[in-house]
Amino acid sequence: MGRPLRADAERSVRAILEAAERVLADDAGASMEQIAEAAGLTRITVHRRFANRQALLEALAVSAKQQLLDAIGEARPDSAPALVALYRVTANVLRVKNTWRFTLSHATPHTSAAAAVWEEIDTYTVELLARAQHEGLLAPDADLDWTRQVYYALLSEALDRPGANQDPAAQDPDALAALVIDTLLHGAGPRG
Amino acid sequence: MGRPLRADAERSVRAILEAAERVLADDAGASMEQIAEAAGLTRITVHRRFANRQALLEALAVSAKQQLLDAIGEARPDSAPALVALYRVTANVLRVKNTWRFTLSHATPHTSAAAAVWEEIDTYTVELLARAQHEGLLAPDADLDWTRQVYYALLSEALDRPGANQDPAAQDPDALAALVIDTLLHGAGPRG
DNA sequence: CCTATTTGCGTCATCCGTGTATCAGATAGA
DNA sequence: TCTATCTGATACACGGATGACGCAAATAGG
Repeated sequence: MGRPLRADAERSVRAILEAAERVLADDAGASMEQIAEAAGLTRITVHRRFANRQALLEALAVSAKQQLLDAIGEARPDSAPALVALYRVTANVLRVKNTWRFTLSHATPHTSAAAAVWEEIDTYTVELLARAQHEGLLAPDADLDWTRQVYYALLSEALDRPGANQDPAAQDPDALAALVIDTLLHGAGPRG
Repeated sequence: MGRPLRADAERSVRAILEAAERVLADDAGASMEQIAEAAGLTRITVHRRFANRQALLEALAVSAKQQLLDAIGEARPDSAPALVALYRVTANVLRVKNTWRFTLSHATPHTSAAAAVWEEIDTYTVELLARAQHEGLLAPDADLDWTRQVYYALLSEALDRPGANQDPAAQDPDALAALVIDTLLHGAGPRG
């Protein structure tokens, strides 16, 4: 679109997005003023970068979802057995999801841009699950759409879990990933 | 508190609560005006029954949670084996949760009254799960708090499931209950 | 160092939702 | 029927959030 932003302006955009995540996580109806303050900027500057509230929300959604995609890519899931891939992806996703709790849990894709990234993530997840099914990790007759839905839900719940630690951010993603996958594959019933 | 409401006023209160559920489900930030209109009333009348927006939200929360408790009670869960009880409770809860989607999913208990009902439901659920554990339905070392969390999440997901039917309200609660419990107990993995 | 860009400040207008008050008409219920 | 109660209409005050304007100071980056 326009010319590239200057380095400091770029930093401002980052600061605004991160501040928005923090502030909105605490109060979904927070004002632009509060977000600006949390970013160490003025409301006017925020307005300069994002025409209106809606634009900010959309940018936030796209940014977070892009980070999710990156985290999935970093796990290099296609170069390992499904179970290993599932572990790595889960741990990475938990990290990102923990950082962008508000944005990723209110992920109503009111925009085509956001919807596109979301679609990509969904598709990829189902492919991974299908591979797991072929390798015998999932029941042959398992409904993959339902499984994906459950998987997403477990990811969210794992982060909201009141752990032994006070600070939820300090929970070990690898341990949580193990919990998520174990529950996804076997539920809470006794092991055969 | 005050004297009992007249019959028509009582009906208005019901209409307002039901309208609020419908309207807020579509837009969580909807105005009192919109809610009033949906209830076939004026904003002024809404204000007469609920001093401010917060009061309406709280009344909504208490009402819905009370219906949940009633639904659980109607299942007479203590007079049957844990598995049967679990089925009956799940089916009943799904019915209520489907009617009060918004209210019950944004169940942030900002009030002591709402928190009390919630606490009661939580306690009861864990007790039921503990009974299931004793009867061998759950693994002996299963974390019941985590299991309850997963159970709640599955209930929500089941209602958001895009079924074969267009109308989600038309989904058979018994079939959904079976799906929820099966997933809770065994996950998506192959059966032993 | 010099210029284009960014940012903060003060100020303004406007819209929207909320909450209140009064009065007249309609209705429930005894 | 008759009275207490409920509802609607109109109007007003208030606060908060939004969005836009020009101007001066600070700063990035060639």
